[in-house]
Amino acid sequence: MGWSERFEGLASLPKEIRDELETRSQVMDVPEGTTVFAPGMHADNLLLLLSGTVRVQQVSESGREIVLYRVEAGESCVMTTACLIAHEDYAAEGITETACRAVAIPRKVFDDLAAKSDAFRQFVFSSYARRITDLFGVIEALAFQRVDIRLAQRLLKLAGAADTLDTTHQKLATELGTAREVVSRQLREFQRRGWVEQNRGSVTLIDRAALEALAAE
Amino acid sequence: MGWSERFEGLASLPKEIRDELETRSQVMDVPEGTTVFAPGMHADNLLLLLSGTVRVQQVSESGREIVLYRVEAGESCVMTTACLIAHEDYAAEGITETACRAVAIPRKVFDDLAAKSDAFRQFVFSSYARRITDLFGVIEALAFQRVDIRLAQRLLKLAGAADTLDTTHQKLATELGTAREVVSRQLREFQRRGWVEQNRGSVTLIDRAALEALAAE
DNA sequence: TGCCGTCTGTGAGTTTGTCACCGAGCCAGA
DNA sequence: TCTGGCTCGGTGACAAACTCACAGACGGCA
Repeated sequence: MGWSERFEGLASLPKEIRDELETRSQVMDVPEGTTVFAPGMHADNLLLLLSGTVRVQQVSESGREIVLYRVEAGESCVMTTACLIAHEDYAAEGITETACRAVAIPRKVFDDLAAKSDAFRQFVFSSYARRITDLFGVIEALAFQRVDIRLAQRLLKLAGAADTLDTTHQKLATELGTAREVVSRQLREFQRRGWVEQNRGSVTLIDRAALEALAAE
Repeated sequence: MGWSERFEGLASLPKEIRDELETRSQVMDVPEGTTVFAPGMHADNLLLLLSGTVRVQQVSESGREIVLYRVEAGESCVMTTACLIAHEDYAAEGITETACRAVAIPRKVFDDLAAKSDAFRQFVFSSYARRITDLFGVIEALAFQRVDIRLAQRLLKLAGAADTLDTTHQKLATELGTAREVVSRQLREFQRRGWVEQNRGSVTLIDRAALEALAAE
């Protein structure tokens, strides 16, 4: 059984297409902290993530950053293909957040399959759609949402099932595209209310219910 | 000579593909102010704009709005296709800003051509790429740029070659995703410096050089 | 132990967003 | 022509967010 069954949207491909996909592409391991794509970089593979996560973020001239979205296992890093074609400059970069295992589909194979298979095209387009809705979400949050609400949401999301989050104020600020001081002050307020506790380099969620209530506003 | 030559990226298609495109799609006229797509709307055509412009904007629950980008003549409204596929909700809508003439390509024809023609796929992907870079730009501006700079940029862009812009403070606020009061204050400041003059429903650019200097910061 | 780089805290000032309200211009109908 | 209602713009007070400058705390390492 090959990896192609692990991708929703690829599992339904005809067997011969899946075989072609598997034989003509290469599984690779990427260590944590690797820049998978960046402005000016020449990527000629479409990456499908088998495990790990890739953080995609934008960097401004002034050095401030904002996280746009994460590519999770079972998803494709389709934005790279878009960015290749893009004429103008952009400033998004993808960095592996954990060690990753990924399938690299060469451009030629990508083109062939896009021509051959309706289902594959469907897969590609729905990958685009997901990323675009992610970007819409970022815009919505930046333009219309208060920082405290966004911080609560992000803390819950990043923590997942765990109670403690190993991260710095600066990293959280990057998540939201805001300044470190803002995060520090918000966290202090959260702590004052007994919602979280802080240590150097970590935040512990104490009162999830309260955070969820704020996040839902 | 058909309309397909007017689209960069389509003009290079083989003649038989262009013919198929032209015979199997329909040219339509759309009056100003029409909602071309919106959340929950079922679009089954890909629109190519022959003339006019479509404004794409996002609306928040609270009623505030932000302009994401404009589709100009010679471009395709490819985001509709993405949004169809998108599982989650999104809140972008497209509104004709002028009377428009557009080619509607039915989904079936779109699929056929995407299968048949490398060049057509290239066209579609580069349309996506353009929109995505537009969204990156919006995010960059929202997260990292001062409002006065963005306003100066937008005034110059919207005015084009003309000196006078027929628009309201509220509409300018929507352009930037900010509040009407903020635009009012910035314009008052611009006026105080002799850069613009204002009348009810219009702004006249007096000192373009100064605005350009600010816009370039 | 002492040094250094990273992480966090904080105050002051600026910019931006929110809220509430008012007045001026414009238009249509009496 | 008057008048009421609507849109547009102006304003003050306040809250939220960002910037800047700097200081102290912590941890790893020589």
